[in-house]
Amino acid sequence: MPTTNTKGKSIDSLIAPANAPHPLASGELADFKVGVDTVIFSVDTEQHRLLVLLVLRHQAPFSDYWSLPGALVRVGESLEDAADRVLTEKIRVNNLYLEQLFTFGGPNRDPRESADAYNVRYLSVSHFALVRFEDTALIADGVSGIAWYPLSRVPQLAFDHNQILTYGYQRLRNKLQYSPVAFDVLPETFTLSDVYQLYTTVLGEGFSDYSNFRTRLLKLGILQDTGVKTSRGAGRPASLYRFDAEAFEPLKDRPMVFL
Amino acid sequence: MPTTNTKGKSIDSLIAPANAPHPLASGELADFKVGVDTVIFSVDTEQHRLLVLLVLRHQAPFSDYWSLPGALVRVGESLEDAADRVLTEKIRVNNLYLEQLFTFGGPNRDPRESADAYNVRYLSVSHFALVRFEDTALIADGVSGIAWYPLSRVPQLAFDHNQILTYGYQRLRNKLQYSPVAFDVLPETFTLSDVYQLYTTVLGEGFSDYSNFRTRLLKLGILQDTGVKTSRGAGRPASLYRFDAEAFEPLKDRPMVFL
DNA sequence: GCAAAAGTGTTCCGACTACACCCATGC
DNA sequence: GCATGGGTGTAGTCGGAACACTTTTGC
Repeated sequence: MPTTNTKGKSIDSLIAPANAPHPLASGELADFKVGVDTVIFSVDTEQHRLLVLLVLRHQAPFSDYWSLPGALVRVGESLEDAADRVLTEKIRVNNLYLEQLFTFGGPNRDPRESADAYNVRYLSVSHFALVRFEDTALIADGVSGIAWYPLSRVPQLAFDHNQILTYGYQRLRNKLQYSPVAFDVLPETFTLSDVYQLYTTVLGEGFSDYSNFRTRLLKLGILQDTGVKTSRGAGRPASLYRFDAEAFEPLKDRPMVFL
Repeated sequence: MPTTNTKGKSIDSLIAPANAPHPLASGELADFKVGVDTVIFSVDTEQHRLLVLLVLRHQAPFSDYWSLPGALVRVGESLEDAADRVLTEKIRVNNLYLEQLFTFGGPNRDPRESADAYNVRYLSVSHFALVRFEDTALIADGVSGIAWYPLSRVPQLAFDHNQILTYGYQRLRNKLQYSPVAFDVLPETFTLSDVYQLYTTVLGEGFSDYSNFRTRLLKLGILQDTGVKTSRGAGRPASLYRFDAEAFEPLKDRPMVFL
């Protein structure tokens, strides 16, 4: 979906694309409203589930459908501001990772386009976010439904939001493997198996052996052992570690693999 | 630039962001025109140079500055159609790879926003493309300047186009290492050193030994030896290979490294 | 003691590096 | 012949996979 390979496409097909321009108004510029839809993930390591935040729509179109949290960009507001606003309107959260995903902008992706006379188009700059589950309070305004859905039980969503969600999930998996986003969403100090739990719930069991994961993670040298031990029920107490941002700095932009 | 890490950002700073909304009209939706700006790369393996396509602007703003080829999205036109249009308006090309890059949409990134009274914002959905150099004819309409610039000699560009270009270059390097885009831009049959030349001009000398590159590339099993030999001047004739799309199919989405 | 969880070590094997070397052509 | 570029082979080394084993706790 994000890529287009037009190898061998002839010039003719490029000049007269399959979905031809609107006959009446070809050449005229389209007017847009710009929406920011955000795929907000969190990981419930207790229950070993990956969750997505969904909101229930109350207006047409797609009334009574669940959808990704979103908002339309206001005057003077940057895309990033709008994405932040979506987050803070729905949840209270201190620790998060946020990134732009993809921009969906085909005509007729939003039924409102044909409904009103002004021929305004709706474009969605989708984002994806990872937030700390334990540290997140949903803002229940009583009226609008809002809920964490396990990824496996997400229903049919409004607009093209299922597509966006699928893409966001892919991106989450990639990010987790190639960059230390996990530590943006873990507590200040954490055990190595906390990290492992997070990875397995997102990437699935068997992406790596625990002890090998351990070894590789420590070899990166981006974790500091605080020396403090924590005991959670039975079993040997675990060391608490801290993410060392300075040690990570030189590794930035460099390809790294946790898997 | 594409990512935002807001770890530790307090709720307050999220509610009242640094660049506060427009005082007069907070809460009102912004109206957008949507542009598609494309970073078009090609590789001149003869001269061992990576080239970017630039066009000279003739209207304000940024008159007489070079800029990335772009266009504003028309009524009924999808983002992808618009990107195709940008390509076909500037060059004639049969073989290319095209992908969406990033959407830049902060207020005041385009001087026109303040110039007109309607408070229309300009948003840029940037794309990047890789095209076959030998197979590409620039469309010189006599009036507008259009030229291939070696990446190292790109001047100060209009708008935030230098930023977009930088990001596009990064993406090109990544794509080359993790996916077979190179074959979208190579002739139907090619020698292994054709591939190597392409890689070294983009990634730089010394990203890999030639013979190791060879071995790894062949081990992937996605190239068919046609058996045909080609002789280019002195030296032993080289085998011509063909990209095997079917053999690649199962490797799709799987992480692969050419480097 | 035993189960549970954390942490260490070891063996095997494939992959990548850095070369040296052979092959086929033009001149 | 010899220069030029194409193509093959190999020895050393690094790192990951799999799994056995040890340590420290709760009960």
